[in-house]
Parts: sequence; structure tokens; C-alpha cells
Amino acid sequence: MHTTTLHRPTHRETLWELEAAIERGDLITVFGRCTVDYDGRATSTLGPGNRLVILKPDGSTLVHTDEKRTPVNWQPPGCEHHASVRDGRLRVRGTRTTPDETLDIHFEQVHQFSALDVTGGRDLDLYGSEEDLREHILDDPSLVESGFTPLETERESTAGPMDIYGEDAEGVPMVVELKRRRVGPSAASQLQRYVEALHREFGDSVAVRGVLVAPSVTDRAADLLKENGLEFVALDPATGEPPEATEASEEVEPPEASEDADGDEPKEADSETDGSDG
Amino acid sequence: MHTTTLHRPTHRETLWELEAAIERGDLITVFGRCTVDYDGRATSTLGPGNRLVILKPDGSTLVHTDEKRTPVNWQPPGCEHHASVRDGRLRVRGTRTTPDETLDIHFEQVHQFSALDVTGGRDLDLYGSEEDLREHILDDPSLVESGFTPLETERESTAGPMDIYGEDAEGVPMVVELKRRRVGPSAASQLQRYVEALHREFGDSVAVRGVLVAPSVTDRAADLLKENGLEFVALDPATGEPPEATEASEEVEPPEASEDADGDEPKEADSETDGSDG
DNA sequence: GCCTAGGTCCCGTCT
DNA sequence: AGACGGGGCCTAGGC
Repeated sequence: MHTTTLHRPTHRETLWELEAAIERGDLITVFGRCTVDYDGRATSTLGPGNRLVILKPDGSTLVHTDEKRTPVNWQPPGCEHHASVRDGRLRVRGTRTTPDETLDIHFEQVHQFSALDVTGGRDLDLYGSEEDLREHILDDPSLVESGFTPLETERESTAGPMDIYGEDAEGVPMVVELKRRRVGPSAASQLQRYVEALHREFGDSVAVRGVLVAPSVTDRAADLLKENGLEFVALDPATGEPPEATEASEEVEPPEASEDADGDEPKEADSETDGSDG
Repeated sequence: MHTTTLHRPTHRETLWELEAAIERGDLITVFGRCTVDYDGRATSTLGPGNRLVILKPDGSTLVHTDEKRTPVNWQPPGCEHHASVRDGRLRVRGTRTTPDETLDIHFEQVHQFSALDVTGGRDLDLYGSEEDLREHILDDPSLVESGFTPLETERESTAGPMDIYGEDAEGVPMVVELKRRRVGPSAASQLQRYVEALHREFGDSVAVRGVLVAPSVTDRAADLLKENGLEFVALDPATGEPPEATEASEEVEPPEASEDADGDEPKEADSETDGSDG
């Protein structure tokens, strides 16, 4: 474990250690007064100020001010770092291709330079993702609806891959779109695209159900679902159960008919598509 | 301009300077061997390793490994930082509400601690955004189509605000959706939602046109546009002109009835600062 | 390489 | 506060 630190170094000193640290594969931090120029997918300039610059050995570059989680300027992994001294200023340049992008940081003064041997596990164990929600449902498909049978995940369609494809107790095809958090209009449209794709695939005479599974839904998204004859089931991604203390599940479709009231009532999945494609 | 730096400090020393730095409103960096536990919208754990931790005075918290632009763990602005020493480990905790979230960082050893007086401009001057594209079009509506008349931006509808609302040469209502980059299916759906909202507003007997303006469009999005009778116009957000060397504008709708008036466009833009050298 | 969609997305803006 | 959409989004997984 090594760390190299310079306090108020000259640009020449910084340049020397910078190149050595890049060579070693260290993570570098530079605290100093600088300006930043970016040119690529967009263009930006940032006036002088004291900022923390981070150069990672994978080419990532971050320029942080005293605010926000998001760096004020950056470069994603894969860029090449180059440093030089010109006109009395230290220039750190990060360039990459696809797309062509350049980030130039000009230091008027470096207050502190550090090279850090950042090592160890990078993969975190995360729980509560959409994938966890999917696994809950595949473990117990009745979470979506009694009689639901998943047939395929990531099933391809002309509109893209659908999260879960299956059929209900009557054998009607179902598309299930999963979201780990409260959903807005875009999720309703996404589900609608998949349903339309299946309609084109199977023909309009075949009924297709679309079900959005998420912890909750906004009013506008609920309206959108209703307009398109889509359904909603409230489930929490972490527990796989309905979220606590909300009647959100009633917003679009009261689920019930789970286990007690068997399924004698006809499920009438044919009341959809009231002219949305026209 | 002050910077406080400790090398291989004891946890007690770190704790002392940490609290002083938080009090001062400094940006703090801690490099050390740590584990990280997150609980909030999701849950995660990260095993031991040497990482760079950043605590910003606005409450932002970042845990960086040697890879990626995105921190492996984080807390957005607004969280409260608390440090303590327990069981021989330094614990830095960040908590926030709405939603309730906690990030715990346990340091087994701190290799370096720094408190930095990060100051100066935070607002960058950025060019090439969707807003710039909108201004290009409002300056010269014929960029969309000869005879196009913008009437309102951010016009409200039941589906949300549309980027530009206006009418064509024949007085037919038009919704224009702008994107600064190549668009996929979601942008086509978004435009479709706005068009449907206007159909509900005006009645189905009134024709409504939907136009997507972006530098380019994916095949699938182009299909979606076609299915829904929507149109596409290729424009670059930075220049306001059609992107170079593509016939993307033909992908969906060949722009008929507008080509006669554009013979005298000023071809500027030689002023690109090509600072690339060797 | 492009496309598609998820994300503890973050973030601004407006209701 | 919640909602909605933009972002130089980033990142992962297919093809």
C-alpha cells in the first residue's frame, strides 16, 4: 500500500509524479485552481476555481466542485490521459473515441497531488433490483395473478425484449413489464409497445394482456394504462409482496380473485384496444 | 486557501479533523481500507478494499474504486454526515430522508485524510443541448419545414408538456418533439403520447401532425414513427442544420414541398477550435 | 460497433 | 412533497 502526496508542487513536479502514477496504474487526485474545457457530444467551458480532479487508471476522469453527486465535467472509462506544461500552466488532457471527445483541464496552481493505490473488491452485492422482482415472480407466479404461467424471459419481439412473457389461467398471452420503482408514463408506453408487437405477431384476433408490475404508479401513467386496456399489479422488488399501507393496487385493476373466489367469472381480456392505433 | 492532510492517521485523529472539516464546510477525501453498507431504495454491501471516499459540504457522498465514472456507492446531496469510532473502526455514516437512506462506511485503516477548500465557479457554459436545438428552430422555423409556425413551447396537454406546438403552412396543428441525440423507441412513444393527447383535446376529426426532430433515429424507432404516422426531421443540436454526410432525413418521411426556399442558407461554422495536436 | 433498456439513475422545473 | 422529462446521462447485455 503506497500513497504519494505532494503539497503545493511546481507544475514540473506534478508532471513528473503524474506520469509515474499513470504508469503505475494509481488513482490520481489533483486539487488545484483550474479551468475546464470539454468538446465532444456537446461543448462546455468552466471558469477558474478550486476543484478536485480524479484520474482513474481505467481512463475515467472526474472534475468535482463542492456540490452535487455528479461531476461538473468528466470523461467515461477508456480515455487516455496526457499531461504537459504549457504557458506556465499544467494541462491534463483526456481524449477518447466513439464518440470523439476531449476534456482539457488547465491548472493555474496545484494545491495538492496524490497518487493512491486503490485496490480491492469493486463488485457490490445489491438487492432490490428489477432482477430480484423477476425472481420473486418466477418463484411464485401467482404474485402477478392466480393461474399465471411464465413461459419466457427477455422474449424477443419487434418492439424489443419483454421482461416476462407467459399466459393466464385461460391461456391468454400475457406480457409482464417489471419496474423496481414507481412508474410514470414511459413505462406504460413501453408495455404498450410490447403488446402492440404481439398483436402484430399473432394477429388482432388474438387477445393479448399487458401487465405492469411495480410498487406503484402515477396518476397519469394509470390513465395511460387504462386507455390502452393494460393492467397494473403492485409489488415491491425487495419483498415480492404488495407494498405496505397503500391501496395503490386498486388504482387500475382490483386484483382479488386470487385464491378464494376461484375463477368461474369470465376474465374478458378482449376489451382492449379502443382505437389507439389509428 | 487551506488544505489539511493526515498520513496514516489514527481513527481518533481522523475523527477530530473530520468533524472540524465538516464544520468548516470543506470537501473531505478519505483514502483507506473500508467496507460499505447501503440501505434505502435498495440494499447493498461491499466487501473490504482500498477506496477513495469523498464527503462534500452539501451532503453528497461518493465511494470510488479504481474503475468507472460512477461511484460504487454514494449518497446524493442533502444527507447528513456523522463520524464515530466503534470497535476499533472508523464509521462514517450518511443519512437522508425522502427517501430514508443510510450509507455506512467502516474504515479498518485510513491511509490518507484530506480536507480541501473547494471553491469557485460551479456553473459551466454548455452548448449543444436540446434547448439550443429549440432556439435554432424558433429562430428559423423552416428548419423543421417550410411554412411551419411555432405557437407555443412547453404547451401543456394531458400527456404532459410538448417541446414545440405550432401549425404547418395549411394551419394543421403540429407537435414537435426535440432530442439532442439519436433517438430510440421511447422518443417515438413520447411523441405519440402527445399526438394522442391532442386528438383527445381537438377530437379525432381534426388532423394533428407529430414531428420528431433529432440528429438521427434508430431503425426500430423509425418503424414506430411510421406505424403511428409520425414524421422525422434530422437536425443537429449544435448547428441547427442537418447532420453531415447522412441521408437520415429520408428514413421516415422525405420532406416534400419545402426544398425550394433553402437555397441560400449561410454555411458558417469554420470556427471550430481544433486544438488537436500530437 | 450499434441497439435496447435499467439505474439506489441524478437533476431541474413546475405544480 | 410528487411528477415529469432531459442528460455530454452511465452501464450492462445482445447481436
